[in-house]
Amino acid sequence: MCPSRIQLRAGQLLYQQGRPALAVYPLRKGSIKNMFESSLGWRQITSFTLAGDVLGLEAHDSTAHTTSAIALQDASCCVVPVESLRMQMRLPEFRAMVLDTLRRNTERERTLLVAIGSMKAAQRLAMLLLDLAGEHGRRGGGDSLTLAMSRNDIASYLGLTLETVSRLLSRFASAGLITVRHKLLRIVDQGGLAAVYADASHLPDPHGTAARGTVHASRQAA
Amino acid sequence: MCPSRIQLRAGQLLYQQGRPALAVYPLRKGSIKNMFESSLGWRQITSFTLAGDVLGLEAHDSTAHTTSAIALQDASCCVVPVESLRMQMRLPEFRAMVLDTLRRNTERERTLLVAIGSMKAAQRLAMLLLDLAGEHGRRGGGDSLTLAMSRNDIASYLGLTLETVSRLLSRFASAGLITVRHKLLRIVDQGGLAAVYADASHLPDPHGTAARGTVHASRQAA
DNA sequence: CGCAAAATTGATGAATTTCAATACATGTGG
DNA sequence: CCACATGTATTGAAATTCATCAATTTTGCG
Repeated sequence: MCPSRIQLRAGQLLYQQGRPALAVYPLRKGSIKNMFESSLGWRQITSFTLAGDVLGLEAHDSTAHTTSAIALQDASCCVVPVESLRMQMRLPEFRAMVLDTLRRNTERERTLLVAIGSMKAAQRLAMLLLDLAGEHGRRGGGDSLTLAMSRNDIASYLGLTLETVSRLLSRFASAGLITVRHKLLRIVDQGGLAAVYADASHLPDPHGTAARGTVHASRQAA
Repeated sequence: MCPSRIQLRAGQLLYQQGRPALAVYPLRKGSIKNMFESSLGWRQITSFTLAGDVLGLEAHDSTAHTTSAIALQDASCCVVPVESLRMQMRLPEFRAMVLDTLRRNTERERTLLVAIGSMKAAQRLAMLLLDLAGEHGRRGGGDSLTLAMSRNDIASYLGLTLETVSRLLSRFASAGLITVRHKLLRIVDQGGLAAVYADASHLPDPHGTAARGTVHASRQAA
């Protein structure tokens, strides 16, 4: 079904930021993290890509890759060389699909920017979990999913530290929103998570000590 | 020199996120802030555009604007309808220029993401000031420039509060890095600012109390 | 089985937000 | 032109969130 195919082991690099983009890579199996490295050497995970999505599209018209792609687990993907892509791009509906994918990606990235820029840690994590669960569901997966990425990757993506992520997962669990067991995640109360996403004060305090719902609205209201 | 032209007063909207993108707008005079609003209603300034840059390009191929553009001061820009743009895009060198602009913008946005996600407030502000000064210089401006945007806009852009921005500007000034007088900014010690950007511990403490250079490296080293 | 990496949990501290009060600027109408 | 009103900026003090440091625990792997 694909001219050629690439198999990746966990941790392997599919492509590297700055290297010429010679192809795009529809991901067939596994999952990938995309890492951006700024000119000063600061790194951050900018997205997670799941099977079914296409990697490497963001390089506008045959230039260098703008991020590095690293397998989170054993993965495989097709290889569509740029010439082939360019051919396909003549078909209006294919074109439309690609452009739509690009749009969704930039929308996603901007949403991440806003989240990191003005939402609290709990909201950011809730956002990611809902997002992952949504994608998982859309792919027909059951209600329990695997977090292929490490806590560190999650932390990097959300602009947090791994400890904060770990603590929040525990808090979410003890609040009855999710179940986590290392890499195994289950969303128990989607609405509750959505409420946390919308407003961090919906999350009960660490033990049972203090009261709920401080008046402080978060930095920006709708 | 331009088929048609738009004049904007400070605060006026050039285009609005979600509305159909009918043209692109080379900015001739003044400056613009670009604001993104997420589906939950959270807003953030995602970029500042100065005279000479082109607005509205980011809408991939004639769809909706992905941000809103608001004049920071009285401004004027050309209007290049999409059909006209599409014609021009056939010229390879024009195409290349546009794509290069797009690339620089996404690079910039990613750098902002990383900054907000993992750098301290002082570093972020130093980044912005250096950036603004650089653009100002590139346009042949003197060494003193005008911050057209409010402290609030700066704060939104950097994922901070206006108070933090104000305080940091004061600290930068008392550290001899800059001079600020409300909207008037002068970079006094560019190297010093760059050092702060690279490593926030280069910034002296609030008064003269404590020592410099704590051992704590920031979250990510090069 | 044991080692190394990853994750959890706790205690502490620092950076930044929040709240609050004041100063400064800008524009409006008398 | 001044006085006033309003929005914007500065500065301070207190509170909060999150990072850092540190100690275990758990997991995955050779």
